[in-house]
Amino acid sequence: MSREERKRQTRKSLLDSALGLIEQGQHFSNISLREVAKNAGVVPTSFYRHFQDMEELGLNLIDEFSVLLRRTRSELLSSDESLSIERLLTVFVEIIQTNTAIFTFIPQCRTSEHLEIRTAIRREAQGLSDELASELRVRYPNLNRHELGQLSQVIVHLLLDAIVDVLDQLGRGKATDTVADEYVQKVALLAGLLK
Amino acid sequence: MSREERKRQTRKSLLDSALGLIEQGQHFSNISLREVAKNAGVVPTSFYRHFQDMEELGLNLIDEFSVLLRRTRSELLSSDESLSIERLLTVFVEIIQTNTAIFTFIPQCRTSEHLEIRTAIRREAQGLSDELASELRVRYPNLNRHELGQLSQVIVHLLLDAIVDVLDQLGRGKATDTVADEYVQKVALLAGLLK
DNA sequence: TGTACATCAGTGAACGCGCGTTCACTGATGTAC
DNA sequence: TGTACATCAGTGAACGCGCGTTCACTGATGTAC
Repeated sequence: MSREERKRQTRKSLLDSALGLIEQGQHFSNISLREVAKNAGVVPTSFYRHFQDMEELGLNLIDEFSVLLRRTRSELLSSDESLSIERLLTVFVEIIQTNTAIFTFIPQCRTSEHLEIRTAIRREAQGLSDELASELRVRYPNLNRHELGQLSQVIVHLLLDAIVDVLDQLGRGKATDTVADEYVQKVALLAGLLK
Repeated sequence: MSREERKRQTRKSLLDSALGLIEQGQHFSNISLREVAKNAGVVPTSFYRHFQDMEELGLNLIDEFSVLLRRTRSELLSSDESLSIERLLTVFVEIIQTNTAIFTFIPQCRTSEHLEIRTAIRREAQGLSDELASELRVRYPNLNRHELGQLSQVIVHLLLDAIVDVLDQLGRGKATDTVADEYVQKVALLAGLLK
């Protein structure tokens, strides 16, 4: 195996190790570099060959999240099935369930003590919001650009918020279907209130 | 001064010390007991006369928040001014601005690694939501109990979310008025979309 | 293809530091008589 | 009111531990000729 490839593997181990610790219930902000290295099966000093510190590792986790989002999005769009709200929310809950670690991490980022991490997650959310705004343009032709922006910001924030909720409910043993159904109801309620 | 009174003072110093550290940008989850004690002007071992550990101190901060909410609420209700959305949001932003530390802490609780803290903040939010639901009953008489519950949950989550946003914008130097105005616009937009 | 050298991911020892927690203590406040 | 004792908030020394970071190193992979 090439040196480069080995390095990529170790790097992946470190990222996965951090996610594993998060999944075990640790908050990202007090996961130590030493724990991550140990859990990844390398010596602490090896960590520095890949990341300057835990903040940089965190930024890379956000990148992984970004990739996951993009992949899911294109899978959804290329699928033959129609994109009903029900299907969208069911997929959303499923994705959260099969990626608990990263979805536990992301909401933590919003209150991270690292400015760069807060900024990165904010940028990610803004990007999503912008995409959403252009898709909402069709549905709400009477709203101007500014209003569309605000509306989609609210929706993205609700989604971010829903993550914490979904994880909590799944953690308490609720079935995926039940949780998804509950969200479908909420959206239907809001949609019913919207003109 | 009585022994009891002195004890209450030290206890207050410890709580304020933790809030001070949060205000300086530290995440609650890695503020150490020793730092809190030092910052409060007592020796680390004194901490144990008041709290079993940092988790218990955190739960007491949530209590303080709860009191603040109740006080604000009754002040608003006893005031002569009418309760327009504009006034409500302006007061909301002002309260956040004059209590930055506790309002930085509260959103952190939602992703705390301490189950009890997560539960406490969830209970707090649910309480707010219930109050809101009964007030919304008048405005939306056609919604049933369940739907009112879901609607108010969404609103409370949006408020929690707004805290992070408001603090961020105030932190970037925006004026209180500007931030409040922006929220007034958002609410007006949503209200306009609601039938 | 074979050899000599360069690169560099991962190692292991060592450091000083702040951590949570224990313990026996001190001395001011509180209580009983 | 005065005295003798109890209470207990705060002290200070001590502990073992995991932390981030440094440093010189090793040895497999990569490169030049």
